[in-house]
Amino acid sequence: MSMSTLTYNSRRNPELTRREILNAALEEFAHKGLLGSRVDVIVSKTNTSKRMIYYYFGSKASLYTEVLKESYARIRQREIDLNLDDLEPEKALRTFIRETLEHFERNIDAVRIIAYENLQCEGTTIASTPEILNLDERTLEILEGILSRGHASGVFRDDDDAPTAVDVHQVLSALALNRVEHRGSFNVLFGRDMLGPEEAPRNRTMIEDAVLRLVLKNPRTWD
Amino acid sequence: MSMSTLTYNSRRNPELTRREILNAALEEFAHKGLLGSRVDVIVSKTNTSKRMIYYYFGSKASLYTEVLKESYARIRQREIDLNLDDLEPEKALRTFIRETLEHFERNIDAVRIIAYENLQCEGTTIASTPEILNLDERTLEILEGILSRGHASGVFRDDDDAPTAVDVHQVLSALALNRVEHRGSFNVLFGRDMLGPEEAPRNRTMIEDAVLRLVLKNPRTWD
Amino acid sequence: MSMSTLTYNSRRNPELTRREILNAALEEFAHKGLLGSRVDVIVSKTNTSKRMIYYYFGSKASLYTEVLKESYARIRQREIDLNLDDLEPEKALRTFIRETLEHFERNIDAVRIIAYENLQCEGTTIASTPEILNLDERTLEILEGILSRGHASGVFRDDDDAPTAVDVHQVLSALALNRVEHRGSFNVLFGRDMLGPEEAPRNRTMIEDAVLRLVLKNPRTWD
Amino acid sequence: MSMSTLTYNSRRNPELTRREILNAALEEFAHKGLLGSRVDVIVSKTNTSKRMIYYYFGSKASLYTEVLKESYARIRQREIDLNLDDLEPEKALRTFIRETLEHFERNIDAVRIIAYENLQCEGTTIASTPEILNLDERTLEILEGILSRGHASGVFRDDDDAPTAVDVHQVLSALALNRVEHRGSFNVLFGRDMLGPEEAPRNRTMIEDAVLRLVLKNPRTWD
DNA sequence: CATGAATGAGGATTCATTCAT
DNA sequence: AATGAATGAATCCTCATTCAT
Repeated sequence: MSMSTLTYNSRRNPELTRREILNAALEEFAHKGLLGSRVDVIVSKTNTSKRMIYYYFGSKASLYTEVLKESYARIRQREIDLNLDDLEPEKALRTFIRETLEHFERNIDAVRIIAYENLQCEGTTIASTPEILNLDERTLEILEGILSRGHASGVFRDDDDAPTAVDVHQVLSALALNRVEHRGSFNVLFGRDMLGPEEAPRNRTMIEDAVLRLVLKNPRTWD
Repeated sequence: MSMSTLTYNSRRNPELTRREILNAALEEFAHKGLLGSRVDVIVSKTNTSKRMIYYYFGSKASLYTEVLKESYARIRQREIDLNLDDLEPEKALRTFIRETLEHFERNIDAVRIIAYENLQCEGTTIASTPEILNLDERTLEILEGILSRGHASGVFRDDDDAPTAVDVHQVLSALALNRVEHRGSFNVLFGRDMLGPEEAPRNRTMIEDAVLRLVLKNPRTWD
Repeated sequence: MSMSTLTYNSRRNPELTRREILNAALEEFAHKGLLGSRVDVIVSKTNTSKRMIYYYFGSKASLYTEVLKESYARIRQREIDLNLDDLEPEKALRTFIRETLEHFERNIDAVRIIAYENLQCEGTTIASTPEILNLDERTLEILEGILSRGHASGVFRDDDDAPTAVDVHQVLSALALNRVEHRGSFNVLFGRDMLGPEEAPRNRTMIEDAVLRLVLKNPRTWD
Repeated sequence: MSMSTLTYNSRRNPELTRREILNAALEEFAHKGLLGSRVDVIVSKTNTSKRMIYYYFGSKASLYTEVLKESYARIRQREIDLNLDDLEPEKALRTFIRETLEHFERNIDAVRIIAYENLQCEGTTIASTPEILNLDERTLEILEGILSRGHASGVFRDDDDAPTAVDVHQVLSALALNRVEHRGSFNVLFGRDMLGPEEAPRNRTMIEDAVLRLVLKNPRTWD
């Protein structure tokens, strides 16, 4: 039959089938977590059959690991093209922060997966997945580069309590992740949708400010 | 027989039975979330029977709501006795921050429940539980009090971009929650256990610093 | 405490408590049958506690038997006051039929209980409840009386196939019970509510007619 | 191994598996009703597992609906091949009645299911199942055909109170259903097993007689 | 006479996964 | 490369009933 209406995926395109499953799985895992997700629900968001998940990924857990791997990679593989070295340190850090915030906003499901991984698996999947373990190194390198240039030029703090690259990463991550993770309750309790179009711009600036003032030797206050 | 070996809870102390279930449920929900938690696991942490959960709480979901209610109350009902009014604004804010961080460290399970509630239920349980809705008001009042005193004495920023009480709350919450929520992956990836005894003190100071510098008009840098 | 607000039935009136439970049980058993009924539902229709059901009746099954007993008695104890002997046979039979139909309409729950008893218990509860076993004798006596007077006066059939009292009872019972038992589907499928105020009068007449014509030697057709 | 001892249904014949479940379910639902039936009992009458019921039918309620659908269809799809048009009206009606009675005797479980549906669900399942709703039309058409031919030939009543097709259907249904529904108590109380081999023939004739005499203009009494 | 607390057996349903083709 | 059929072990929840006071 050449023009039959196909129920399932008889297109015999393995890469496409894999992709379709991964996308559906990302959505489901991002919203329910590993334990709360249902293989049947993932399948139903797909043009394939349940059997295909086991055919391509072996188990729900392996599919989860694959999704986590992709999500982590997506979250981290971004600053590469920023060319921050061309900018003066403060401007570079501002760009980095802003790019991070916007990147997280664009990849909410990836952020949620990572949050779930921490809560539900306490990071064990990350720990046992080599592909993930070195993804953050690049991020730290970038931050370290900016910070050392800032120290050299005298604009960034160099006192004993001055924040390290890991400190800045912790603070920025916390602020960027939190907007996604606690969006719901913050909206319900304070009427502030941190990612909504009206509030996001000011919110980004506020966070940019917070991180910068932590790092800057003499934070200016325009008034 | 007066000293028989009792299976289950024959103590006929409803309040104690309820309490025991709630504690076990907090632990389970905090680690697995509503969807990932198993009623049987909760029971096994208890000296009661599964039937008692339904006798006292009606359903897994209602038990969850009850636990969430208690957790939220515990998280918020803390600053009341701080008597911050007696301190100068900067000192008051420092105390508030430090107390928040330590309070969250002491109530990790409550923090996790709230994180789960956001991820898995997107805050809907909070939204539909009136007892929770006004718990944050007190927190905001305290912050507003400190900020306005700081404005009056001229130590806190009053420029156009100066952070509001909600801003400070967002930043502090993000930093305090994140240490609990992403403890696992941060430890795995950067070798920093943000809550561990060696690193926690410096970590608290760094966060205290970050929030203060956001608010202070002229953050000093001791060097 | 002399004027406390009482939740449960502290009125200490055993007969009233029993009555209340029996009424609630009749309603529940009549709609769900023995197997489908829930003790909790019965209690909730009551001002007593679940414990009282066991206090007064011992078990769900015993309560059911009690309700069945009362229902059967109510269904059968009606024609006693009809004084049909004063009427000519045809009139007497018409009166008896009409009274039966209306009595069943007034005691729908009792009819339903008996229908359930047949379907679910296949009459075994009836068989093992001596109080019920002789309730129908009086009914048959009445019918036999009417029939023999009709034979004597020559208006009722006396051919070989002429219906016996049990035959008439079977036909009348079938028609009277059916209106209650299959009211729902008949209404859905034919738009006829056999017990509704618009259709019931004509329906009763039709049934009266059917039974009479079975018995009468020369059924008149008015035209 | 080709002749292994198989637990459960490894025959991989979905239609057969479905059929087996439906038959077992008919038996259980017919005797206990929807509420009183147990999925485990249905399974135990089967060579499949409980899981298969949910695989094929989704829920106990859906299985019930399916069984009800089949039962209703079986009860109604019978008179089609009677070829009653070739018979004179009285003979046609007698044939129809007799066939109905015998058909119900052959399908006791289907009759019981319908009785239960009325008592327990008050016809709501029927009302919400389109496949059932028009099944009775054919029956009414047949009855209407017989009646109008009887009117034309002058043998059937045409007075103002003459029974309509729906009336005849109500009376016949009541009498045919009642023999199944109240078989138990009638046997216990009057020693008459309406469906038993000794009494059924005379009982059928009596009912045939009752319906005919309702319709006939001049019911003969042979004596 | 009355009752809140407690219980184990059973009830429907869902889950991730494997089988046979 | 792909699939419909089948499965056992959970999983949440309900039921009639008894205990201890």
